[in-house]
Amino acid sequence: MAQHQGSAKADRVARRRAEILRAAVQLFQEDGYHATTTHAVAERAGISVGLIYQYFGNKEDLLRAAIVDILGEFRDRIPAAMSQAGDDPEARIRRGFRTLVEVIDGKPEATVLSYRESMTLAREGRDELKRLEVETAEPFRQAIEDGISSDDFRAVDADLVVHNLLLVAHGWALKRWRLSGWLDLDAYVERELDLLLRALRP
Amino acid sequence: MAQHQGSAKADRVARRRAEILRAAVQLFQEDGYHATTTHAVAERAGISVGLIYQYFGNKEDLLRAAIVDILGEFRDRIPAAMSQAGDDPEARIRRGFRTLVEVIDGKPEATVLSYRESMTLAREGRDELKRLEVETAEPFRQAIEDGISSDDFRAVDADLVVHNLLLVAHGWALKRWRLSGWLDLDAYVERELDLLLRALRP
Amino acid sequence: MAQHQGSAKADRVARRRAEILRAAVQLFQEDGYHATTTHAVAERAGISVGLIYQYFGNKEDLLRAAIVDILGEFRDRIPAAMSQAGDDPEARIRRGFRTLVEVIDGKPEATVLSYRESMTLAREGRDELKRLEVETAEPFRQAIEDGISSDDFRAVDADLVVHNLLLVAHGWALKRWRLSGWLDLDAYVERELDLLLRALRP
Amino acid sequence: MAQHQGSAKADRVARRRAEILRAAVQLFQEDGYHATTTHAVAERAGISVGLIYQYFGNKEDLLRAAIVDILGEFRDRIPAAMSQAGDDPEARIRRGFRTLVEVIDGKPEATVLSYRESMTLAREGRDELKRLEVETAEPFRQAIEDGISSDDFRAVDADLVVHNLLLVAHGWALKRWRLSGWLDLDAYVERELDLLLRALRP
DNA sequence: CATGAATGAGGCTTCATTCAT
DNA sequence: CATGAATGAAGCCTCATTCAT
Repeated sequence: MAQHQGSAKADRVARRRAEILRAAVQLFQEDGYHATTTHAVAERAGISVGLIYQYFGNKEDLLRAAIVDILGEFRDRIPAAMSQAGDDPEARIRRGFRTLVEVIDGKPEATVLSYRESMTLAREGRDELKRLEVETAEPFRQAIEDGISSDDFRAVDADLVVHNLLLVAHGWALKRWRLSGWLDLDAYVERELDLLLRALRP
Repeated sequence: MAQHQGSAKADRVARRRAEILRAAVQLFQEDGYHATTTHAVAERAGISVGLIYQYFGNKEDLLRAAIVDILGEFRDRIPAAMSQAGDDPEARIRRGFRTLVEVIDGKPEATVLSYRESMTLAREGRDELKRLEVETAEPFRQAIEDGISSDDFRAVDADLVVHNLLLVAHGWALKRWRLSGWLDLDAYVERELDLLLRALRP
Repeated sequence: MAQHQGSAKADRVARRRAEILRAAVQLFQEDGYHATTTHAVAERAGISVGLIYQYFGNKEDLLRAAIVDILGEFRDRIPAAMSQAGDDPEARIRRGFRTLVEVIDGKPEATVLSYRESMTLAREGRDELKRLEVETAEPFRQAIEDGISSDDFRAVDADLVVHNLLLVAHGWALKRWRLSGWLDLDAYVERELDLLLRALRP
Repeated sequence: MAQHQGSAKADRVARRRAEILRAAVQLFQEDGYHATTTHAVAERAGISVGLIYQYFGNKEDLLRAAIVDILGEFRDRIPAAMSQAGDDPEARIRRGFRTLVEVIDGKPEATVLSYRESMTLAREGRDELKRLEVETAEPFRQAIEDGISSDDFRAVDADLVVHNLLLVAHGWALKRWRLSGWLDLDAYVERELDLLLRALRP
């Protein structure tokens, strides 16, 4: 029973945290981090200001949590998706890129946030972001290196291609207001992959 | 003589404005727009706070001016550089892209600023930015369309390629802290152009 | 049996109250009244915040109780000690002063508290303190008056001497950090009594 | 002229600081440090809140300044007064004690403050207070040592006598509400000196 | 009895902006 | 033109207190 209580409580705590975080991410995206007041977050989440501070240390903590949230999802989903795609480097890249854009499409606000406000964080927070970013990039780098080894790809600069690949994926969130006028997610993914892979093939 | 006075005065005014703007851009980049105080800008520029308000309406005006400044440079230099490159679509793109990255490299702070803080601006300011961005993109789009017409390029989505091209150019500023570890500007430009043009060729 | 239950219950209540009060006095002394949070008191006492409010009306009540606690001990122990010392005014003063310093030494925090924070209390609370202070002073005043009547002492201002006597006793708590470097309680009591009584003798 | 401007400006700055400090000391004394709001200080000083922070780092700084102010006056006036009193140890002590009580009488609030709130200060501030207190005590200690050497006084513990002397002087501020009912400053000083010196004489 | 999540008033502090000199 | 002292609105955060469980 103590166990039940414990997990019930842990659940409630997790749910509250998520509620607050959701409200914060929404407002950060709508108005920007600095223009968002803690009172606004509380109101959006349907709670009182004070409660925010029982789940997050301070406002910056909320920002860090918001950004870490999406980067964490990258780190968790990208490698999983890519390894499910088998051994073929091209297939792995296709699968990984699509997943990346899909995750970004699910939380475009948070993606933009991580571009816009990461400098707002103190060093400690920024270091955490860099680490997560590198972890996300790694499986892509690996697939490209594999493709080069197997002569599926030209001898390109793998790091640079990964840099482009991430840039283009983030571009879906950064410029969605313009792109979505004439492309949907599927078209964006396919056309970008077409361009990308053409540049890699021998 | 009135003219001389007038232009001397106009010069002084322009110089002062530029000094203030330079200080502001530096600090906006170092600490972010919101963390930068008007007092800090004044101090960096070696003037008093009050004087800022004789050259700029308010703090947001300073931000807009900072961003417009670099976007204006894009608009002025890109078309000029591209038209100097002759008629060949590939040569025009090469020349335009290189110029773009060079301008960005000259004021990386301002570029990052325009990504980070453009949402901070009120609608009026944001509209101005969009206009400038479109103007910058146009010559690239034209070169690609020309290349497609002349069968130098495949029938790609020109808007998408321009989107990528700008994204990658901005990437030089956004991720310079990482890229500069292994690439200099020349190498970045050449390798990116190599990837880009390969994807365009039939 | 109802009685047994009642007193057992009363005991438990009294013990809890004392536990909370002890935690509060410790923290009030360590950090000051205002810097001490009710949560900290609860934690130190090993209970929940809510429980504090079942034993004390509010935080100020806790402060009043803490101060009253020590002043009450003065009022209880000083007269008792002095009357045990017989009729000789000097002996009574010696005995009373020593007891006073001993009680203070036992709860120096609370003594300092009553100096530092008594003004924090509302009028009602402060009046209670004044009453207790006067009650503590009275037996000393009486002994001095008796000494003057019996020509053991000069015709000094009894109230002033009591004022000094209390001041010096409190000084043991107020400046203990300095005094304890070179004096122990016994030496302090003896030397102070020596000075005090010399000033009283004809 | 630059000099005139400079000193005029320095004067204005000093005057403002003093005005704010005066308002703060008044309110700290009336309501206690913690119950005094920065807005109340501003209102009492007839200025805006923001201005406080151009003259003092923060609220605690204001408290420290208030306490240092009076302790600084002790340090400046006591030695001066005592050295003017000539060589006789008793005369020096008389003169010093009287000056001490007079200074205290001039700013009783600040004296009480230094007792009540010194613990509120961070270590740095407290260390400064201790230093000032020791400097104030020193001339008294010297006079007593001299008196002992010249056989004017018994071989008492000089540090202890200084401790008492300061305690009794502070007592004028701490218990003024009671003492002033029957004694004026002159009477207090004379009677206390009578008691004190009697205890010292052989 | 006991808990501790939740509340929300209120405090300290910052900083863009103004204006008298 | 230029200064910088002064303003005051507004934000972040704390913490005493309550109440449903």
